[in-house]
Amino acid sequence: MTSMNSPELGTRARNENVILEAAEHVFACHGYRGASVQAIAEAAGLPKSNVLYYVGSKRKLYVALLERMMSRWNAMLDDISEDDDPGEVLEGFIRSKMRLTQRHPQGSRLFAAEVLQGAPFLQEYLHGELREWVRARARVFEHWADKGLMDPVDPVWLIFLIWSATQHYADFEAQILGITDKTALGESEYRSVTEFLCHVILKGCGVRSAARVGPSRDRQAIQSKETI
Amino acid sequence: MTSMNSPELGTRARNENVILEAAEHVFACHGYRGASVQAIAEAAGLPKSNVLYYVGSKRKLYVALLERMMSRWNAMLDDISEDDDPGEVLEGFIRSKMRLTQRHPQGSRLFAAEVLQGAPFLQEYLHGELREWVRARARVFEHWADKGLMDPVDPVWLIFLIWSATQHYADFEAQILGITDKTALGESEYRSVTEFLCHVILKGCGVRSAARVGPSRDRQAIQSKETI
DNA sequence: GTCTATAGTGAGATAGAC
DNA sequence: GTCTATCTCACTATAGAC
Repeated sequence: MTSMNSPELGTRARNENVILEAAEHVFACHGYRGASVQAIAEAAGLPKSNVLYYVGSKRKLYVALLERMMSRWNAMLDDISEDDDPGEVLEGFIRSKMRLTQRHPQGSRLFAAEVLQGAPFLQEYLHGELREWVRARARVFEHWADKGLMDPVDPVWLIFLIWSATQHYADFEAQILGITDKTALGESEYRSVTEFLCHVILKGCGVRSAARVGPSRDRQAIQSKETI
Repeated sequence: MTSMNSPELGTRARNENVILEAAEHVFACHGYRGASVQAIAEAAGLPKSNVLYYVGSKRKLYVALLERMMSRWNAMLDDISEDDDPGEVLEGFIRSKMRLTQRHPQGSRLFAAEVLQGAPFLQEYLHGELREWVRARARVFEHWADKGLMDPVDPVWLIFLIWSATQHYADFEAQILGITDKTALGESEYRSVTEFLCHVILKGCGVRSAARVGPSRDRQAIQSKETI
């Protein structure tokens, strides 16, 4: 039992945090196999063996990071109903996904690397929870199309479009920086891209943009999920 | 000198082909560091040391694969002028990129893994050739917007949207298969996705679809509800 | 020209010192 | 509870046998 852990964390808690951040970076860059405990330790500024002391094993560390990322992801996925406004829902969808990418680019890349190698640690999640979530959304989109509120596009492809277009700014950051000749993606780029995606995707699906009279209300509501 | 090399390739040519295919798979899955020559050799069905005999080193093998992929990529990038039809150009752009993804998913994933680790082998290409190509296209898109042929969207974001939306079906194949409960993406899925993307992106940018028999044909193609 | 045996390095993990 | 010294194994690469 640590008697004092706030605001000063104990050695363990402090080191574990440092290790998690360092490991997220290294795993994101090089994937599970390509990441070495040595490299993680160097990024964390700790002796290699201390890393293994704190986290147990490379595998446990990786799983912990994946779980942390999936909980961020899940926190983003609110439920919707067919009574909701398509424009508001799609915009909120794009905005929250983009915010996830912006706030956790390392975690997003970690996820990408995991999927790239065939998602061996996420099979259950993809085939279960996430699949059902997508199906539920897809049904709502189809209802909207039946009611003439949007074009009859394939709802699953639409979800993948939003995921890919936003995810891209984490996974392909190196390419984007090279082409745009920047050294980092800042708030202004993320704002600009988000507006662009909202415009193209909503219009492209034949959805009226969410009422611009009170966008501030939506914005606030969306942004209140500060924990993400 | 090999006296007979057609139609039967010599041992070297045959083995090199096998190695390239195997290596593309392994590098795509695990990235440069995560890939081991051992794993490549097993995938190729050859003794580990033979692989090194044929290709020289792990690094040379990786570079050769990247170059092969970049030449495929470059072969896809035709020039355009402001006199061209925006709908035709954008559709051709989407279709050819999607075809690249479909024909070379391993290569696409290899490229993704390279960019994910910060594109250390592609810095020159990204900052040079590719950057100029994007700038040239962007200027044409802006001319079209000035002439009222499309919405005044950011042309660079538009290019990234097309790249990301198509690339996704290689890089995140494992996620897509998990969610849609399929074991592989076939011709019909790729056709369906391509029609969807053409519809949404062109319409979303305010571009008239390239001349077709009729709009009914597009709708039919778009709406294949058998996705999930 | 093709392949095997082996060297040399760096990996993940742990027993035990502080 | 925290960290160091060390073990074992898998990796890339090569020298030399066929």
